[in-house]
Amino acid sequence: MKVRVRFAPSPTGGLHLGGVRTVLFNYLFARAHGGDFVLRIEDTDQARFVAGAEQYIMDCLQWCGLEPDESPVKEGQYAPYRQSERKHLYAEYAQKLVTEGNAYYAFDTTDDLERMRREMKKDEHSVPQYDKTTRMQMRNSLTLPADEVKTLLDQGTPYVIRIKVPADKTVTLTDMIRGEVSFDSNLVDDKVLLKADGMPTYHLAVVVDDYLMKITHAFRGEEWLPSAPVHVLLWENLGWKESMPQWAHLPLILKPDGNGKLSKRDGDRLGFPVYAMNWTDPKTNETTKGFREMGFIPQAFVNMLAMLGWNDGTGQEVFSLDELVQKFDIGRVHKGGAKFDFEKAKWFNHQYIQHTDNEELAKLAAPYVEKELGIGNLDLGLLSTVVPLIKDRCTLLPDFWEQGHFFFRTPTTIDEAAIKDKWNDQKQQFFTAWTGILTATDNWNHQDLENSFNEEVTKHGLKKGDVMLPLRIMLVGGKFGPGVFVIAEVIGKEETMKRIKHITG
RNA sequence: GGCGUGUUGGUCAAUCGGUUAAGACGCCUCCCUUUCACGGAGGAAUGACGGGUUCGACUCCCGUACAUGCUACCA
Repeated sequence: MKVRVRFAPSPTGGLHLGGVRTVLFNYLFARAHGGDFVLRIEDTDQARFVAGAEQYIMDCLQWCGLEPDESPVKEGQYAPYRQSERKHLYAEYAQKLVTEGNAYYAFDTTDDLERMRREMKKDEHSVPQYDKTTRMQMRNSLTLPADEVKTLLDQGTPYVIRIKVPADKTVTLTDMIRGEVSFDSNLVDDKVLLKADGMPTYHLAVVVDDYLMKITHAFRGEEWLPSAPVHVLLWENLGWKESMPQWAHLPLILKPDGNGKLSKRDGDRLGFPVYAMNWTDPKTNETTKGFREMGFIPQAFVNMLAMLGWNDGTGQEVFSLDELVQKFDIGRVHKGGAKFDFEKAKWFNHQYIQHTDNEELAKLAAPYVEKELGIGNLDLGLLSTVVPLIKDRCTLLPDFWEQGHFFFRTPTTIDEAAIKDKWNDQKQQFFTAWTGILTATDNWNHQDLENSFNEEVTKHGLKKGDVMLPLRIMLVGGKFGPGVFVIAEVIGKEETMKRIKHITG
């Protein structure tokens, strides 16, 4: 049987780290087994639906290089791929469940439900749930006479369809990561399957679609584990037990400080991204920063995510996507959640910057440099020359500007205090003399520059260290950057002289 | 509260009954570097707790604690 996996997000907002990791594991599994990776949009919640989120999710997958084989815009033979467009299918199967006694109509209003829960809470030992202990006190097709149910239905009374969870049954499922997990059906509540608006809930939709789309392996977050018994029951009641996918409930990605699931808020609070790419909420117009815009290389981002909850046991940490396809093993995924460490994430990006070739890096860094320069057509030749000089000290793509702006523009802020502190006539005379020599020279390369600098230092009875730092500050503005003479060579004679004279007068 | 899941240094983690308990990030020291980094060499730091099982337990079992997830006509 052909392996088929799916990523099934709700289009409600930005794409979270954990979501991308789920995509990645799906993708790796599909590629390794010659299977299909499907993107299905779970847009059944009309209240939380956000326009543009679907396109955004696809853009994120594209940026990450994890594109699906089938999706709403690349339909395969199981179209449509949006649940809102499959609405009629769910109603059909919900009806079947009712007919066969595995589900029932419920007419309770929101107030009814609230009242029931309030009543139940008074008794400390009971749990406010719509289940076998309470359903016979509610208004549904199990308690109402058949003709009354028919009348209500004919009158168009709003209703939902709930699963009738059987009593005294142990529901067991085998998880590829956790092994056998079992639940007591007496503690599982009668989940709503079909909502009053005719849309299915996740529980019904995921089962119906996984079945119809012939999904063989289902990866999802650990938060779904508690509702897994409902899904297993549905697979059984619909008569599809033999086709049920193999489950894998992925560990959660936790916040770095304290505990709990990593959320967008944590990123805002701690100053790192949580979403793959910038996300602008269409309602509030508020933009949340993404890994892409923060300056991550997609391959580094993906690599980092792979190592969050998985490793190949050898200690290797840097893997290409192809290597991951080859080595990824769902059985080696951890059971426990992992706290997200932004420092480590940056380390991965630093690794990728060191291993990416200079031409490619220049292209990646160009947008950030152009933005700072306020131009749109930067000379990539110059950037390519600069890249190898500063890549060691760049962790994120914007660092190419931070570390190399003086190659493109005369420094705007110069740490003059660091020069003036120990300034004296001797140094003043040295620079005057040396710039005089520079004016006359035609050999503008770092080696000759350094030689003439050394000679002049000796002539003036100075130590090289006395004037190296001032020269550096004149050229770059501060105490950082690659070798000064190399910088002078790159920025050229005119610019070098200009920067020195700006300080020495 | 109930149910589920989990627990090796600050963080990510290897180990799958016998090791001086790897490695990485971060941190500290030193070297390299007349800047800042990179790099190199060192260092501090770990099996939640209590019972079993076993010749032997980080590893298996039970309990406790703690953490986390779920307990919506949200996913």
